Amino acid sequence: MDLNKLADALIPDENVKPLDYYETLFPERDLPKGAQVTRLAPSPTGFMHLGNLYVALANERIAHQSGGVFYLRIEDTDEKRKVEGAVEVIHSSLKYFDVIFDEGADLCGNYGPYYQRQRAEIYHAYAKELIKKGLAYPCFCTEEDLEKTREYQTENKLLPGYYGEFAKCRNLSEEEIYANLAAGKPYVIRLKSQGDVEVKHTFHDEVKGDITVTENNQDVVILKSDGIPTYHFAHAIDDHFMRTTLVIRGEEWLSSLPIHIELFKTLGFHLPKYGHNCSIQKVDGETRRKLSKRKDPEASLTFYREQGYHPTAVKTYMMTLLNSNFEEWMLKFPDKPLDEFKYSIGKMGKSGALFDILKLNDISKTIMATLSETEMYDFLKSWADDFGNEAQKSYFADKDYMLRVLTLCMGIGGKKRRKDFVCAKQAMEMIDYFFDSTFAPVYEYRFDKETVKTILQGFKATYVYADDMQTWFEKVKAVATASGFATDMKAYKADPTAFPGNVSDVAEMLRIATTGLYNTPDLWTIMQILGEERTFARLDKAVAAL
RNA sequence: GGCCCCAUGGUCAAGCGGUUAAGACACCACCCUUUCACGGUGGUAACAUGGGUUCGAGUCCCGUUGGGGUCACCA
Repeated sequence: MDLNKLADALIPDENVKPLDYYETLFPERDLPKGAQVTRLAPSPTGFMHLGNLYVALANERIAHQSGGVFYLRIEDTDEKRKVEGAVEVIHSSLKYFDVIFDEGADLCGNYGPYYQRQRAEIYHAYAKELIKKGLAYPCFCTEEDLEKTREYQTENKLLPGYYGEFAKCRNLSEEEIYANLAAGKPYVIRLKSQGDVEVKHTFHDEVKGDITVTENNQDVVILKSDGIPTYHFAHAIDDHFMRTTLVIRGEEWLSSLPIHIELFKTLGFHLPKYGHNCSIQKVDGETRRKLSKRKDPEASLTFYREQGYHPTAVKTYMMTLLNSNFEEWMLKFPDKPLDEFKYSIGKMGKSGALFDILKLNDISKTIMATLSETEMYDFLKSWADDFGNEAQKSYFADKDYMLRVLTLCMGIGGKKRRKDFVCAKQAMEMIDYFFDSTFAPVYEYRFDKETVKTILQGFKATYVYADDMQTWFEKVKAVATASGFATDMKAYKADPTAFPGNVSDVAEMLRIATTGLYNTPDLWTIMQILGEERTFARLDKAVAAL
């Protein structure tokens, strides 16, 4: 059989150049010794998974820490899953988390194009080469054909797939091939696998350590019937020509590693290093599973933006899962930027971590507590601009007022910063009582109405806006005493039954009356911020509601 | 089901042949405190299981069990 002729018949791409051309076009990168070239290679589905950020962070850190390159490649070989504007989503999502690419799709770079669909010519050149060498062949099997053999294999407990005796098109005669071609039958190009599943090798995975890989014996599809490569083929070609040195990817790829190893070998390419990291999991009923795009809102990166999680918080949490010694480092050097941490691929966990939003929240609170009031103002405002309702947007009309609110709620100026704010959404809800437009209290006192009324009215009669905190509190105590409440905590603790309550209960009533809440920062300051008029109005409103 | 990966408290995890088995989150108690928080102190809680190897095993080996991943013209 004339394989050169066959190759031309099968892949009539006029743009194909001799193989040397590509090797010179994409030369070895000139980088310092030890520098790693890594990448993120998402599909443009319009959905960015937490796992995308997770793996991006690992690749980014390793590349930049080693003086290498981190680039973005778009794996758009699946027409069905492609979504308009998806690349924009990829960029904006990662930009929010400050993950920076050195080159790649929609950026500069000498190793492009970075969209796989635009690289057809290269794939075709190499597919042709394999056909010419007799290492790839056309397959005319229909979906039904494949389904049938799969059924047979399953019934007979055989390894499923297209291989060996089941690879019907492997040994098609020249006449049969050209007859099929003439009949216009659609075809794919398959690799003629030289592997043997009985043969196993030890492979060094950068995160898992030494693992066992079985040789591939599947005649995998390398070019689909539309001439577009499958992931496997594109991966081998692209990571070779983009000169990737290290591939950190999810462990769901581990099982196709044998295919990739064979492909690199068959193409004559040097295999990059691989590290397969575990996916983030979640408890679902009795068992755990991968965070699911469909079932778990927190699987989506947009979730964190909508909730207004600070990007550093999410990144920090990802880092604690990514590198086991990161948290300790962070606790030791709370003021150092993330980038100063020495990321180590060897410290990546071998087993999948459960996503723990409580832990994220804790980290979030700590990060939020490092912001200044103006930084917080800007952060909340930008969240509100994108996701807030009209009322929340209006909070920013009076900047000075908002800054006073934030200063109080963040505990700035106090001995220790407060850690009430978890994310922008929650923070905005937490401060809504400062704004009459959203102030809709549900008064729930732990004392009977008469008692509350007496106390509120008693306080109102003595409250003077200009009082300092000490004077103010003396008045609270006086009101408490008038109703028989204890002001001496020691006396109260000694015999709680001797009093209807203590001064903290009185403070609670006043707090509920002015804010509608049990938990708020210092009440005196709240009243100072609200202003005299509004404070009285709130007390009146509370009394009227009794 | 075949193949591969994994296995220390509820969660993330340190440990890499000899430790009273760290630390963080969560939880509980107490302290601080006019309130709410923050903070501080202490506490509950773990080496899946059975065999080996060894003077000695969470650590090495094998089996079992459990969990996860994967078996496409999807990535």
